[in-house]
Amino acid sequence: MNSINLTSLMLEQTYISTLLNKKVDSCLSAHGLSFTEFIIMHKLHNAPGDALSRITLADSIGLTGSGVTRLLAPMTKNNIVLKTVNSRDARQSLVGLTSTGKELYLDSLISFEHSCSSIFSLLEESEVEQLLQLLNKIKC
Amino acid sequence: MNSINLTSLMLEQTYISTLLNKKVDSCLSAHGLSFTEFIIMHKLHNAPGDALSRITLADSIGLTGSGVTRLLAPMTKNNIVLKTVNSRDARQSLVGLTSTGKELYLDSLISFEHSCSSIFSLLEESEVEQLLQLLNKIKC
DNA sequence: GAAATATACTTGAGTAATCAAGTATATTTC
DNA sequence: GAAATATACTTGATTACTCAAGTATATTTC
Repeated sequence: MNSINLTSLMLEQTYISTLLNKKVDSCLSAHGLSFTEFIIMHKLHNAPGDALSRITLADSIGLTGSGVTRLLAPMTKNNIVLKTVNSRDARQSLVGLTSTGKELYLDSLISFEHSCSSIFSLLEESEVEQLLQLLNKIKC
Repeated sequence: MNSINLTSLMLEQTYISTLLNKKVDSCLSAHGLSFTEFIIMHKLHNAPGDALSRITLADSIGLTGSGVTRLLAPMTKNNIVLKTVNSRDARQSLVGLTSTGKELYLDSLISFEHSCSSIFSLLEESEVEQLLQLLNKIKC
């Protein structure tokens, strides 16, 4: 397989990702949120049982446990997220959205979706599907 | 257009990118390089005239000028990169690879290409092309 | 040609993450 | 059931950036 193409693909992917991150970050800052905070809220909102352990959360967003701890600290203080103890395992603390958090998430989701629409506006519906499928073939 | 798909696409893209960055970073750390340093070397190696200004470099890799200044400081100290003054504009300082830098780049490129091969090993050549084209349709 | 503006870069302060080491609880093993 | 190991989380130190403000040089405008 052609190495030059693979190198280009990797560099292009990285470059695009850097720019997208900045774009989305600036869109969400209107709600006082970072992109990572938004992703956390998204995962919690869509979690079965409306709560996740820190480790599960960390893995599902590609962060370390310590990163999650630090992210959740201010979110807890701002009453966006709620920590509850797992009665079966005192080591685990489960995290869920508060009602304030849920509201904030739904608000910011609207901005986020607008931003996505603009970012992907040149892609047909079928191309979006295609892109998703190709991305899923990447071995991370 | 289906908002849920676009949201998924954005989140998936971000997630993959996070993991890829870590993977490539750990591959390059064997050469004492960060991914960003590697990208800088790559851009300098492929630059017409073998040199770029800091701003051009910054733009081409999606970083701020200040980020580039900080990255280049240790690379200059380690004799990987060389700063030369632009005789037409004393504000600009051009940067280029030293011969040590060139050697280091070519060495690390081999590891990088191996890593890319493994990461994209499930993709056919035609799919690599397709993915590149789709990525280029994203509005950053 | 002096004053205003623009460009290229650097620097101090802050942020978002990492890793390694630490604490607390659970589980396994003998 | 005590000792060893594993798991979930936190914390101090570090890294790789960002932004805003500063410096030095160039260009424009009158």
